[in-house]
Amino acid sequence: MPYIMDSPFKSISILYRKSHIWLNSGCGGYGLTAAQAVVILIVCDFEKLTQDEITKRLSLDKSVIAKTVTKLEESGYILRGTNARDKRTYDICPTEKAWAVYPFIKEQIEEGFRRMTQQMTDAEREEFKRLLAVAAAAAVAQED
Amino acid sequence: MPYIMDSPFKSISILYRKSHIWLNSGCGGYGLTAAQAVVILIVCDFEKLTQDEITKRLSLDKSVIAKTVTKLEESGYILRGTNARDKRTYDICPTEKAWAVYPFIKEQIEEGFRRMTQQMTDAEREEFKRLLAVAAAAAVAQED
DNA sequence: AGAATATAGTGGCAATTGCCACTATATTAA
DNA sequence: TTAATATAGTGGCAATTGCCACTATATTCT
Repeated sequence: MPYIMDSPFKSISILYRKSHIWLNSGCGGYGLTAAQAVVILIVCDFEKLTQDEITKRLSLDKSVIAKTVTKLEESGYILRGTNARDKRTYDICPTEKAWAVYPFIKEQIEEGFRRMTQQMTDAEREEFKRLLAVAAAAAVAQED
Repeated sequence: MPYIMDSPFKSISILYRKSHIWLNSGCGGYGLTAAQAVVILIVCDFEKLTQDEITKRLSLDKSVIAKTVTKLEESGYILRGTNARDKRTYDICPTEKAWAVYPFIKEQIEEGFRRMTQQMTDAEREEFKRLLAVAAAAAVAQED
């Protein structure tokens, strides 16, 4: 039976779910899920940010980030410090444990992109990356 | 704050979640969720198929399709007929109620794609669609 | 034919996500 | 300054999804 990718909507769904399955199994050895890995990634990228900044950068609901951050603090990957200037916020910082897995997570994500683009030329791969970024920016800019 | 789409993984996540949010709110008036709408779409596209065929075409776990199909039967969008040649399977067919929403669902999905590609030229939009299909096919072909 | 294996579908559980209502703190307006 | 409004974060609920174990039926092998 042919797997017809007749609609971009279906293609996007498949790419999302597959890349998460790969990241989940890749990070399983560290007791991390894909969602947790992504938060570790961004916290290490910026070294210090608030939950709200993570929310905006990943374009996820703030309650989702609150739950993930709580788990990551419990498992020792991040620290929540209180922000002196604004008592409503936390400063989220990576721990040594987070820095230790950071390169591995980056590599896992790269590997997933290589998998899905293995049929493409280098030029196509770059164009794909660019168009994904353009589309995602347009999606975020929508007022829903 | 800039919304940096620095990684294709993040872009794909955002596009998946946004397109589902749009489809959910678009189909809400019919009491349908995005996941249900997608199954109605494929059932109408093929007019008659088994759950397993839906599973393979959407590249979802078979238990997910079983749950969605059960709900759609309860709400009167599809019929499950027994297959004479294979007692393990059902023949899934759309009802009139499904045909009635079919054009609307297709339009909602088109609209979502227009939203995310509104900054693109027609040529870029076509190329984006093609590269998404290539990537999704490669993802499905992986043995995980 | 009978045994081993493969396939279609179900049900339970956990993780992710979105939405909503809520609290607490900041900021703005009067 | 005080009142109105905005923002950061939490907790509950429902829907989606993936994985696993399971049953029932088909198919293949000997």
